[in-house]
Amino acid sequence: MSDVVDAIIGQWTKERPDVVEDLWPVELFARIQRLARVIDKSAKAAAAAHGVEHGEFDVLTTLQRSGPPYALTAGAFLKASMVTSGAITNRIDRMEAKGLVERVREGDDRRTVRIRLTEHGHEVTRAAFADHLANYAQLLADVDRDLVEKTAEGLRQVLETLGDTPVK
Amino acid sequence: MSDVVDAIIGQWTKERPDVVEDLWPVELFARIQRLARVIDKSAKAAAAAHGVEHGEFDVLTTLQRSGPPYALTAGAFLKASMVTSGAITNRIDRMEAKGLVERVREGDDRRTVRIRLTEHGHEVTRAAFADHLANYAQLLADVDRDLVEKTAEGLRQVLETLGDTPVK
DNA sequence: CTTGATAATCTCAACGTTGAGATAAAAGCA
DNA sequence: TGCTTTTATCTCAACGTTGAGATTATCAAG
Repeated sequence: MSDVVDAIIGQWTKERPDVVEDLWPVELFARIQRLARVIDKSAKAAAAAHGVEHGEFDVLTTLQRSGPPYALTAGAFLKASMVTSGAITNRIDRMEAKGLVERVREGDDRRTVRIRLTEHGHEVTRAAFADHLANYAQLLADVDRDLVEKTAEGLRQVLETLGDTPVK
Repeated sequence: MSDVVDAIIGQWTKERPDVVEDLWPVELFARIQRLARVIDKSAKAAAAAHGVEHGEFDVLTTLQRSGPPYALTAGAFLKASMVTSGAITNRIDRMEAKGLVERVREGDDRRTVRIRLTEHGHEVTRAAFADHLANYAQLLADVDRDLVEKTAEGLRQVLETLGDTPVK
């Protein structure tokens, strides 16, 4: 059996035999990117069914899994989300308009803004997250469970080596 | 050792113990998405050094590895690139303005447009691709080579099972 | 031939992100 | 207290993609 990436590497091997030795990272990275696209599209559709954008869903779940009081600063999202500050501001703006979250300025530091999940936001998150997990499960329905675990473990080691560690 | 995804799953386990059983796909997918972001950013920077966007670089390499006569139809890019038709048109527009490719209307079907790599496009592609591979190699410099191969193999099986096969 | 359906590409407004800069508050230091 | 630096968030124009629809060409019947 072979996949799209095998085909791509086969083409390079024919057209550019001089770079074949340097193609091994492509075996990993191209597949990661390809799978990311597939997952993204699917997750986007699952979130859209609940009226939220992909990035907004990310904010919702980050808030919910953070536990009580379900409020984080804008800066916390910046570190967690891998997007720029402008994107966070826009997301919060939209989500506030939808009544999913609310900005709360309280505490000693008046520069910080806490983003708090509303009751409505909680409900939407619960429903959307359930669909999200169901969607994930369906994507992997025909994949051997042991293979998933072993591959995930391999990716974790790559992430660690690349320095993608939590809460720096 | 633990990575960002371990931390995320740990949070879910505490806050939503009722969904722990359904979290296993996250172990794989979250890492794929996280790595995809890292790779994307790095690849984007490498391409930008040669004055081309990420998507444009994709068109360039697709053309070069297709071999002589280094020309493909717009439709071929659609199937290969996982983006929409509008994106392809825009990419070609920009690349034509830069002198990287040229639109050629020839052959029996006058609806089709062949996108052909120019001499300048060839040069840029060679240089950018060399940097791209060097960048990839550096990202994986501290990762065990055997781990890369095994993980890539796991991802291939997932892709195959998901039906991402070449040239349908 | 003509009609209808299919196929290939392009158009364009809406959308979310980027990234540099602005604003404002807090902290460090003299 | 004043002054500078740092930190947190927001602003906004530019950018690339999306996705539905328009355009033009080919194919299949009748």
